[in-house]
Amino acid sequence: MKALHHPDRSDLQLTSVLYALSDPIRIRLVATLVKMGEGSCGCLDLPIVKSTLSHHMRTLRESGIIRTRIQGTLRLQSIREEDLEARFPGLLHTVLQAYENSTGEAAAYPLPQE
Amino acid sequence: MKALHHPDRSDLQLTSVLYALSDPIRIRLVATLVKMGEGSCGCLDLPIVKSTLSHHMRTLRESGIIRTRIQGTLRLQSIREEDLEARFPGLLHTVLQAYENSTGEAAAYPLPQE
DNA sequence: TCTAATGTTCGATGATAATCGAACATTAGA
DNA sequence: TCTAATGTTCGATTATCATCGAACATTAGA
Repeated sequence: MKALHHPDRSDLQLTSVLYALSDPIRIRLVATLVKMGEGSCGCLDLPIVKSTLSHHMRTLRESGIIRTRIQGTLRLQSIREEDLEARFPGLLHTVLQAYENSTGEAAAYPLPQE
Repeated sequence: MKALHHPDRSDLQLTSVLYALSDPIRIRLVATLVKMGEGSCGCLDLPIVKSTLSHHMRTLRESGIIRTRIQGTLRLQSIREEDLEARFPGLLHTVLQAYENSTGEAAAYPLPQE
């Protein structure tokens, strides 16, 4: 399969990164990959078909958030933490902390009446 | 003029905030307003017509990033820093720091050959 | 009461993006 | 060599959004 395009560290754009993270499915993917370290599309259980997942992975890849490594029939995705940290210090982990807080709160405090 | 809608602090959504900040015009507006403290649309010189600016202000307002205070014929915009900090600690300033870095770099290191 | 200033809202348009199913490409393994 | 597994790419559809000009609303001030 063809090599997939990854932007250089110096080409990362803040607005593109923020946009990529502004989708609920994509930010969830990013949070999962940070925890897993590296993972294939298949090990992320999501309620979407594979072509849609591939589309989201492409958005993340082209914004510079993830890299894709090909191994056999698998594509192993990982977060470009060093590149992101170098260009946008603290951004990734601040965003993920906020993400964990919101999902955590939602799980910890269900609505009393429903 | 009608009262404009502002979401409650507890209703702020991370993905909506990231989306609002992912537009070049909007993030510039936010950076400017943080520095100014408070300002009307008119004092932000932008290459867009007023209806488009109003649209962007609405996006920022409905995501919870800015509040709009009406004073005479002016609408004074300001950043909801306390609310953002409470819900997404460190997010706003991390993003703005990254924004300042990128714009600063672009200005400081023009392409040598062009 | 007029008029000017400041924004908002509306309607239209063009661009971008999310989603899906189908077809295709690559690799591992039987 | 066949087949299965894993994703990517393509085409179509639908939805959302950025942009503009025009019309409207509100307020201050002449």
